Amino acid sequence: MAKAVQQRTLKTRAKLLDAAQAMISEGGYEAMRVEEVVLRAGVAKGTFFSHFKDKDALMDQLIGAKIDRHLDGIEALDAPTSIAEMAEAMMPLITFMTCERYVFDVILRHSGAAANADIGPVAMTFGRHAEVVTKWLWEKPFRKDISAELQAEGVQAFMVQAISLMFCSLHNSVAPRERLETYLNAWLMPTA
Amino acid sequence: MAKAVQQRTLKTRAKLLDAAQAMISEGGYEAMRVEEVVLRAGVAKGTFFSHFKDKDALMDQLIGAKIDRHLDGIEALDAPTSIAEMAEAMMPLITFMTCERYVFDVILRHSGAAANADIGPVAMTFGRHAEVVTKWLWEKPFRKDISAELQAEGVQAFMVQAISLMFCSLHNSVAPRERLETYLNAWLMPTA
DNA sequence: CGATGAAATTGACCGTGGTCAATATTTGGA
DNA sequence: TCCAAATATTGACCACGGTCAATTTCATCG
Repeated sequence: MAKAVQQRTLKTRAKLLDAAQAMISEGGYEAMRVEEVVLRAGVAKGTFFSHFKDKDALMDQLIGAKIDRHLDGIEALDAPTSIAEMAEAMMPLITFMTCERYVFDVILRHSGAAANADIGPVAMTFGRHAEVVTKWLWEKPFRKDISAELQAEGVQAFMVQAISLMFCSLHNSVAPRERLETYLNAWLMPTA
Repeated sequence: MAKAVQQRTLKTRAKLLDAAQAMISEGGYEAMRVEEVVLRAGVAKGTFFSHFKDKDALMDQLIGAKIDRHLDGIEALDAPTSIAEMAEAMMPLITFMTCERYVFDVILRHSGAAANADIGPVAMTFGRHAEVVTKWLWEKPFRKDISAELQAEGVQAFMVQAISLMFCSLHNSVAPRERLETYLNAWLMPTA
């Protein structure tokens, strides 16, 4: 039962996603306008909101999908054997996350899951990213005194911090990659 | 020269701030509406935007001031001698930051300084917070292998992470204080 | 096929943040 | 005291996300 989803629905959703993607390709994520999307998709405004809870939900989906593709690439890599390698491995993801201030804001807003209860695509990618790093650290542990999971959580915290500071005019003289390496050295290879 | 600021200006700004503060007291930060604020202040809408760049800028100011007051209290404390004490010392700040999801969003959005260049009140408080923690760690260092500044940056990163996860439905079973202690133990007292 | 209920779509409408040319007020100098 | 330049205020207007009752389309069954 519940043969709910009609063909029409899939087609409409695809049109909306295509239109949104096209707008983003042209002017970036921040420039995406719901009004323009429905215009291009040739549907009414209300239709948009019967497919996506709000504009943010669409962003969540599009950005989440993009992150997932980057994680595919990262997951295919061998476990890094040095801090520098680990930072290097994460750079494609960081580059995307920093492509627009707006994108990073959306990611932050959804990383801890959307306001109420349900986990969205971006939140899922944070879970997945943690898993990938955990696996690395399980194969090739840097520290033995704490679990791989905890180490991975820290890696994530420092990644976010490195990106945040890059957007901060007080601290943007240091590149995120350099800063990340500093953090990871201190976090994963403490000498005292 | 530049005897710019008129008496009138100060009065108007005070009226706007008072009205905003009153609304927040009644319904929380999220419920604040610019239209209602100008109504209560008895000025035109345009006046609001000649005093504050946008709604966010007012929030930045109000929330920044609140954080500053919490930092006053924290700064007056003696340097903590244990991780538990340090987490305890930071709790008033964390409690405020988590009072509303919206508040935390505003803080995150401004922690890395507003979009373009200039540092706002909230960003200043992040600088100040780092200084306070740095001073603690200078007086009573936990680690010797990295600078107090770097340790402080990590403390900040983990504070943000602990709060973010609290808002995440995947991870909100652990209280932020507990999580923060776990992080700080691993960060400030590594045993390998 | 025609009827019936469920699901998708529509578009006029609203809330609210933000703009700007016109107007009013203040200030400092002659 | 009066005038011109600087500064502050006004409110009609716009942009854009989001809502919802009415309407259209679809799937199923007798």
